[in-house]
Amino acid sequence: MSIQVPKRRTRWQEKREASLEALLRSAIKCFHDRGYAATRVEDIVEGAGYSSGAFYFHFQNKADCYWQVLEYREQRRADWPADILEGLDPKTTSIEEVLQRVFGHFAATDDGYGAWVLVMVDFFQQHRNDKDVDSALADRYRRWHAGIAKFVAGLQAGGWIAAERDPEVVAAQLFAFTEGINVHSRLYGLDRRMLIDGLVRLLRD
Amino acid sequence: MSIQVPKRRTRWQEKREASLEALLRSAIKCFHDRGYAATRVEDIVEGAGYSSGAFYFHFQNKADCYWQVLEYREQRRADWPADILEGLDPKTTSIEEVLQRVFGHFAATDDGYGAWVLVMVDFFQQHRNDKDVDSALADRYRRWHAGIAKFVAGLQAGGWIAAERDPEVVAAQLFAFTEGINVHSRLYGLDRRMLIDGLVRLLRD
Amino acid sequence: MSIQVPKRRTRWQEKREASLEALLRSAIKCFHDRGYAATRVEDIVEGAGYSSGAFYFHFQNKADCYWQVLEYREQRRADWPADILEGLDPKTTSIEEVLQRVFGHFAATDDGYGAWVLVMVDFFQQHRNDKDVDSALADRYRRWHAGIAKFVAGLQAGGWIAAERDPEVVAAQLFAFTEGINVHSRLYGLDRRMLIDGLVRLLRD
Amino acid sequence: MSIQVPKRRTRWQEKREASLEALLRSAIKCFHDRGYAATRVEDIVEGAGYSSGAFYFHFQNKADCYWQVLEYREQRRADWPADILEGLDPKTTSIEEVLQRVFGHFAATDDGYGAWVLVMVDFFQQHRNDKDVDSALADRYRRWHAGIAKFVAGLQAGGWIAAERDPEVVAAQLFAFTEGINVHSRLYGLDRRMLIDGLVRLLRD
DNA sequence: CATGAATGAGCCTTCATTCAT
DNA sequence: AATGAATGAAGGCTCATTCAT
Repeated sequence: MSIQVPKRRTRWQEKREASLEALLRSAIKCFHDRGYAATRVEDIVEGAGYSSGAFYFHFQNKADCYWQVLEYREQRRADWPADILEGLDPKTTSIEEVLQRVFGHFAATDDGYGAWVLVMVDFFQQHRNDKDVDSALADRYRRWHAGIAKFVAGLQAGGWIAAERDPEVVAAQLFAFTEGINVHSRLYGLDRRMLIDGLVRLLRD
Repeated sequence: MSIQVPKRRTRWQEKREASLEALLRSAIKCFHDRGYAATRVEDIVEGAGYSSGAFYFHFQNKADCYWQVLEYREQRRADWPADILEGLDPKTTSIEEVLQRVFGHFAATDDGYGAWVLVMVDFFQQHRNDKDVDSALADRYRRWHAGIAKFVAGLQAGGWIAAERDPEVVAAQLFAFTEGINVHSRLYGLDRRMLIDGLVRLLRD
Repeated sequence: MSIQVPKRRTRWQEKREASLEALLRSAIKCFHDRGYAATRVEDIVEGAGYSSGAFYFHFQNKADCYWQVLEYREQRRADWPADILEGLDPKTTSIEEVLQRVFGHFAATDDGYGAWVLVMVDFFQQHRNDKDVDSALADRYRRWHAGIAKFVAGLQAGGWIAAERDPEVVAAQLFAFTEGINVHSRLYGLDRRMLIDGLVRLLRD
Repeated sequence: MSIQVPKRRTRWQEKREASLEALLRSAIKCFHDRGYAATRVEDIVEGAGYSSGAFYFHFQNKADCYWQVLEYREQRRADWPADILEGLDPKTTSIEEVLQRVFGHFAATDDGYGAWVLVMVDFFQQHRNDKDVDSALADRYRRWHAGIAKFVAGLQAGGWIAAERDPEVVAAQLFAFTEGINVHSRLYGLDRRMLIDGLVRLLRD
């Protein structure tokens, strides 16, 4: 009997987590394909094979779903700055190749749902005036930015680039440039091939 | 009577143009302050002191209003690449100063409504699937990009930067970086002071 | 021309007031027939021959509609304490007859929608916790109570009853007793004929 | 084995009765605090420490729960008209004191959840049109009314009041007045101190 | 006897758009 | 050229109820 309880708990938990993940995956797809505002709760649950009630069992509301989506996406990235630079050497791997690996890693963990920045903008536009949203977004940015800064520091430590510049500033510039390219490639069909070239220029001393 | 008609026409035209401009200005302000989706037609007409009927006299619908807003904004910029570089010399004016002038010009013609890219994204997200929108947006981009490329070519001709790189590619990078900084400064409160520095790096040979 | 403007204004005003009154009347009927909570906005507009948008043109929300209904009902009662006692004399008109007149007046101004207290309770239950509602309801009560107190004072001045008791206390008792009878007659089918008798007892010295 | 079954039955019964009572108590508290309509099944089970499945084990639906609540409340009152008047004498105990005892008894058996009439109204409003509800409510009223009538008859027999009036009519008036005061005290914050005074007036010959 | 994930109908509200004037 | 009342489709969210375990 004392074993039954945890078993049952686990079953419920498994079911719950499975449906939550299905909803999160569907939400990511919908948000990516149509944007935040244009995605209806109905779209998300249909994509996951559930009914709208299930959505509100797992999420407080649409915005809460969005925050959980952000969390879920980040968990999948793990500690990418360390993972990517591990075992690499400037003598055998050019900085361009390193950057390619980074975007390859992101593409893999994102299931091909790139240019998430559009969804971020969409979400932001829907929640202007909301102080909590502002600070929560700033928090998210800090984490992302910290990852990039760690990567830049890694490049400096590894000898790819000079160690003079502040990694934090460089990281902010890399991040902004990448997102700018993403936005323009999605909105206007800009060719993304100039991305790596620009990043290298921003990294040079 | 035959004289009266043109007079009247003219008066009507004046009135018409005045109300159109009032609506456009109000629309720009609203779109900037709340985003495209969150701006109600009601907001725009209230801000201009008209009623919703006036809106649909001047615009077919909300999207049409947006396109006219884009047109109106560009007219005010005139031929900025020529205007700005005119009479300047690399010996007396650094490239940083030139770039400052550019953004100063934009700030003036935009009435302080910067970071328009957010509105562009918002509008884009609302009109996914619409083929016409996609090509129309690409057209807009081409014009903006052409202006920047002309500016880059001017910098090369003036001797600020080497003439080796393709102005079109450089322009695309400058544009993307600027918009990336804009997005991050609005969404996450990023300090915009690293903008000029990054642009200079992207311009260097 | 200067005459045209007011004319037009008046036309709009008339239309607006007509539709507002139609909605209010329909709302009163619906609230009375089904209670506040069970009345859907849809029911109200259907009863008035409009669409749901019209409802939200005239009212901020369902609760606002309710407050306007209360206001509308009161306006129709006018200054009943004065109107009813005017020209009456205890020698020719018994106190029972006076009370009958009062309820006759209410029945007429209410279009037969008596026992409104049920709707008040229903509305109250839906808005527990809302401080504004509490004080607004207390305000309403004060007005109703003041009318009854004025009536009681009139009965004292006219000589129907002794002038010793505080009209305010008597009024509160009359009011409560009447509403109690109303509740019981609606909920449990209580015979209302014991109403007048009880009121007379509460009025006696 | 044949002995085990009854044992088990009894344990189950005990458990069953315990959870039923917990749910009923929680329901009473919720209904009192928020009204019938605004109380969610979820609220009731949470207050009792169970989950929604338990609710539907004990009750067919929310309305059934309400009827069981009414039953439960009445069982606790027992034969109050007899209990209260037992051993009292008009010479030593004024009628006001007797009434105070009555309300004291009710307050004790109701755990302080007075003004139940609001919940009754709320429930009634949700079940208009339902013939069964109407007759069931009338049945309830008859029982309550019978108790009060018995009390009035007791007052007459004990010599507190004259025996001329029909106890049933007096009871209906007392009941209605009390509930009217309850409604007004809850909805509008009416001072309840005029309750006893009014009841005495309604009891006088 | 009880759990709790999931259902799905229903309701309030918003807002781009229309049209008689 | 402009008014403003009215439309109606659509979407977010709630909650009584079910059912496999």
